[in-house]
Amino acid sequence: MLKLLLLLQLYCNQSGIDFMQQNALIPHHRKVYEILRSHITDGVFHEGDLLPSENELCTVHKVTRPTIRKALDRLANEGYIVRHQGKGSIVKGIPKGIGILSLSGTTSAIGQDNLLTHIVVKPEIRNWSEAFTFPLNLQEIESGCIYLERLRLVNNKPVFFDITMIPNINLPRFTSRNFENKSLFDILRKNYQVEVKGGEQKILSIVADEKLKDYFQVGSGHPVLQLNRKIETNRPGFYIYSQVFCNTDEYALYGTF
Amino acid sequence: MLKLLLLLQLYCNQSGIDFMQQNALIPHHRKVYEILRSHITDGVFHEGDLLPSENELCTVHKVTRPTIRKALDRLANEGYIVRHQGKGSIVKGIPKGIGILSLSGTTSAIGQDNLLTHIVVKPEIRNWSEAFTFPLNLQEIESGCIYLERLRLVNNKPVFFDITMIPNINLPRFTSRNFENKSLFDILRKNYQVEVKGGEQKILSIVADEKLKDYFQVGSGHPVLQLNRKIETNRPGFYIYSQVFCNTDEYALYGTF
DNA sequence: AATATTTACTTGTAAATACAAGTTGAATGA
DNA sequence: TCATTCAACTTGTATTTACAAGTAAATATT
Repeated sequence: MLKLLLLLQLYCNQSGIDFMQQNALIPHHRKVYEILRSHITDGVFHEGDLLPSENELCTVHKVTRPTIRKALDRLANEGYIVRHQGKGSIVKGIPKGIGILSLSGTTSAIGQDNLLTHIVVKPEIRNWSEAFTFPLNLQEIESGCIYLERLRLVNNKPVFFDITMIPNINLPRFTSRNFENKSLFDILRKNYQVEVKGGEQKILSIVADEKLKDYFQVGSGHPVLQLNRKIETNRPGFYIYSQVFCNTDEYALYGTF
Repeated sequence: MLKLLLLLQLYCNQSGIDFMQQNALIPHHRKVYEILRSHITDGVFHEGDLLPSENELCTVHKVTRPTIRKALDRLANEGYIVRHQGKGSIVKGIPKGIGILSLSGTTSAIGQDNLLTHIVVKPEIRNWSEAFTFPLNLQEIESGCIYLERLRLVNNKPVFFDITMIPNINLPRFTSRNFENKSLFDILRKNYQVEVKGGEQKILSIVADEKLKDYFQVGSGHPVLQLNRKIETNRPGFYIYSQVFCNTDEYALYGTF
């Protein structure tokens, strides 16, 4: 009897459906973090601004200081803000100097303003057996993958072309979403609670093939940067695979270590 | 009167001297973090081990749970441990982040066994005004730089060619040292107490010029990876500049993030 | 014996409270 | 007027308390 309940709950959790309510399960500190973070990335707060004090944030969000502090801890840790004892928290903007090399996605590396995304191949479900030389396990192969191709323009020049493959596990209605000019990782984080934890990558230099010559509008023998990456998430065993090609004529990849 | 006291305190703080006592100022959660961290790096705890429970750590370190949790938060954030609700905290070992992309030097990335180093240009003192697009400050320009070029062979195949430029500041007898098959950063660390703290880099894809074609023994139009890096050290204001070219035909650059 | 249930752990979230310590500007004194 | 002091902020640290939620093994039930 109880077993059935547990199974039901398990099913709901895996489907991304919350058992009772959508909001009730998301902890307050995470909620506050999301709000403040989006306020920084969306330009409500600008670089150099003084964030509302912790006590002010308490009254606004109707939580206590430890909760607010946990949200601010994370923001500071990720480089969105810098805190000064006695003064307050100063907005630092979208963390830069992280770059595509040490982070996931191109959006956070470039800054959303001058980045345009064109979906070459809309998300569709495919079979796969390997992902850019990264081996797959049985569960990944059996569940198939969500496949999409994107061309990304920086200042109206095509700079990135990437192929993304995501295991088709517990991502309801994913293929029917609109991805144009949206961050893939933002969608995964906000709608499916999938967060990137880290990953591994292989980088090499190649010459553009016909496809890339076409996309990047370059001539024969043009050198292109290739990144094969396997990205870890907070879901155990759930990896995102992506292959990024980059025309480094005008924009070199930048990173810190 | 009070002003003098404040100035004294400021001086002490800046000099790394604590005002009254050494230990009193270090917060407990940081102390606990340091202890647990060293226990992991020194092998007291091994990968897969279950850490003592939070309550056990409380009694051992004579602090309360929020304090312990703050230490564990940081350990988890940095990848030393993984926490599981209901189970406990599992040791994950020393966080990776190896590879030439996230670390300095090729030696530590490849493993010293199959790496041979040939010095193309022996260390010599030169003038400089910029370093691979990185701007220099006045002190750096005035003191000149130690310049060297190396060709590095992995399994007897030339894979890396790098140019290194180091400010000629307080590095006695550096140019007369023997660098063949030795790690540059090891020499700096052991003989000059210079330790690498981090850095920034730009990565791009180029075609081999005549020089690189010769070094890598490749044909015309061969793609080559180029890394321009500015490396921070523990000496404030002391940076090492290096430009690495890499033939990724057989060995892709590997990194974690 | 196989299956539920309970129990005793674990970590996760959250509040209320208190004081320490850094910063800033207004009030106060010479 | 000028320097000092003070008061009112800010963030930093730490405790205490409480309950929620996940895990696993012991226990009770069928």
